[in-house]
Amino acid sequence: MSTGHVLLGLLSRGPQHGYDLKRAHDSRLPAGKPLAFGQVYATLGRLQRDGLVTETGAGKAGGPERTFYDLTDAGRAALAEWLHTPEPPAPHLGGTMFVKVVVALLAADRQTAVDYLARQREAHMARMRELTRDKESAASLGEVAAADYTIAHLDADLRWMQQTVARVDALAGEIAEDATAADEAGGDETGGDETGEDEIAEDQTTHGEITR
Amino acid sequence: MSTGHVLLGLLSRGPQHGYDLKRAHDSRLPAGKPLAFGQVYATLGRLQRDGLVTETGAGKAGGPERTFYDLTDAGRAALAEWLHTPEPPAPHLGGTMFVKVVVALLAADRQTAVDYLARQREAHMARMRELTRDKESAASLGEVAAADYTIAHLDADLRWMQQTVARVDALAGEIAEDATAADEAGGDETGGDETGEDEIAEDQTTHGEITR
DNA sequence: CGTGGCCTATTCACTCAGTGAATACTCCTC
DNA sequence: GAGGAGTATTCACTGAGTGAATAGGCCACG
Repeated sequence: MSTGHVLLGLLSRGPQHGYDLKRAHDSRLPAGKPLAFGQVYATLGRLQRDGLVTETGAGKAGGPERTFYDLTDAGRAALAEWLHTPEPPAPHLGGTMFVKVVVALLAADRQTAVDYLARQREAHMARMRELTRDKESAASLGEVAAADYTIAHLDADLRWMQQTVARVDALAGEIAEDATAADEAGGDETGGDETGEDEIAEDQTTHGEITR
Repeated sequence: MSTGHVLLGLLSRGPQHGYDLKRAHDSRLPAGKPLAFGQVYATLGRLQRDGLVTETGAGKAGGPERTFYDLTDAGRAALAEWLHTPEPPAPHLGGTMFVKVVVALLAADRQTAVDYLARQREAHMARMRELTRDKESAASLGEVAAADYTIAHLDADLRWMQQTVARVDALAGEIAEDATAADEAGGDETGGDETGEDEIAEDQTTHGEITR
């Protein structure tokens, strides 16, 4: 629960209430993924339930009632633990691009895959130009560092795409093999014999390519 | 709903039931994020509700009852659309690393941030070696391409970490400024005056560093 | 021949994450 | 004194994901 840990971090500077936490989050991590108010309160609720945070009084100061939360010792320990522990580096495939290429080859044809990669490349380049501009006009080093992070990954994507365009034919071949292998195995499916296949076959029509 | 699109893609080769879809998924996208059986049926349910998929008969073939699903025209259109459209490239900050560095500087000190980056670097390097080995013993080009994708991103992370270690001092300064600015603004909080601050202050103790 | 274990196939109950709208109070302005 | 802007929280709902439960048929082994 990464959001929870961020809230713990923000609370480490002293008691806060939900609304302020949300604003602190936005001001300190403007590049982070947007955090809705609702999410803040839900997360605080869970943190409290888990004993990482306690209510530490309420009150109104020129506005509606508000509830302050503060770290417990367990909360401080959890935060320290989180800061101490490296994130598991990409245990499983992160992005959608690889999946999309495979599905394109599976459901359509290599042209679809190549076209997709071209369009994705354009989108990446555009975003990259945008980020580079942002970086130039950045007010803080934080913004620059955030932009650099994203740029590094866009660049990684671009390299991979270039590599992959060159491999599309080979990949397509591989996937076709798998498919025919599976098709030949056909009725073998279950291990049981073909008998008992009753109400199927209503709609064995459209098998073919999707190209749009 | 990326999982949904993958299922549409797998169904484009002909009617399938949930169990087989799960297996097809595992065999074609072994590097992808794990997909539980439950998730398959839940997603199929949503696809059916949205008219992208229909039940196309059921039957038992040496085993329990099973339900086949097939694409509808709307489903084929949705799949083609998905394959046609590039993914929005990283609209907001992806990874946790940046967040963790900022929180480390906020809640603890620069040493904590630097230590974290060192440990994270080790974890990344280890994973990278692992992936390189995997690549050498890879049976298919698909596996190689998947590994290359991940490696490219680990490499991007490593570059960014190196850059960031060098910037930690400056970042720490920036964050400290923000903090003192916020602290000075202090009671200003709401715009209302200080009156009405009632039941607070039960626990203004531990403010300081967390270092563990 | 019967029973215990494994594979097939689906469902269920539950938690977390995320979204958007609703509510309610106060202050400031016109 | 009415309306709008800002503050603060709650609610209802959808989706993603997990783990266990259920249930039938197959095969191996005693």
